[in-house]
Amino acid sequence: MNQQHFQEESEKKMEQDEIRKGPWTEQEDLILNNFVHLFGDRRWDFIAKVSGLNRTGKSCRLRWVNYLHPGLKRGKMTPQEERLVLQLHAKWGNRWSRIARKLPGRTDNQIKNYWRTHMRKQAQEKKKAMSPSSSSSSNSHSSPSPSTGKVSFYDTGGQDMGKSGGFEDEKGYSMDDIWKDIDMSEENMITPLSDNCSEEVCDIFCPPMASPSLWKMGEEESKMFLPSNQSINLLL
DNA sequence: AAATCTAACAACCGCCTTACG
DNA sequence: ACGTAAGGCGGTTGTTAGATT
Repeated sequence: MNQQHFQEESEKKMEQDEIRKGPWTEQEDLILNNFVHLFGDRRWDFIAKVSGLNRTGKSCRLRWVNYLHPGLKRGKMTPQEERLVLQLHAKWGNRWSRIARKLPGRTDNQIKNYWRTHMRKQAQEKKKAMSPSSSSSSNSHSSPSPSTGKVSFYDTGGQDMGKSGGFEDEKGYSMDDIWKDIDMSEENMITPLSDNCSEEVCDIFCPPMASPSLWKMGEEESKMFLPSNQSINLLL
């Protein structure tokens, strides 16, 4: 079995079938898992083709990174993780992947989702607290999206904003303001990281299993999670 | 018990970056 | 140096399960 063979086979298939979208089935997961272990987690387009999954490389990568990766933690964030997210977000803004590297086993997607729901909650509570009849703060706690007029809870603070924004609504109640408030209200609970908190300092929060840069597992370690030979054989 | 709301999670899209020929 | 393809990232939307009314 060589790569060329796989490719030829799959190209034949691809001509027949359309690219699949939507939720992954167990079967697909199994197949993807096996092909990733065969070819590594880099060549996603290739894996997408040879696996016959009729998914895009991007889709395969996302599924692997966010769901199938053996090192993933699932379930609720621990208080420590929550605190770390808050602190790192205050420092870096919406740099989810960067933040995720400091939370072993958590993906950028998980953190993003966590942030979204929890900030929404925060904002709602804040709104209530601010006054039920306040009109002066009507465009309150975040920037309305220009296109939809909806409030985006993503448009947040952080001092190191990248391409994705970092802009503040000139007149609105920016996320920086929210963060100031949150910081103030939680000051007693959280020991804030200093502004020049280095990555090394942040690593303090990371359990030993985390590598300094990534939580990604080493080859040996990941073997522990390899699917059984049986399932690989099923595919080949 | 049914309807509605909310939180959490999964997945896609579009843009940007990077590697490679 | 340039163009292109693939990978990576952030934003957004859809789905579902559990809680509440």
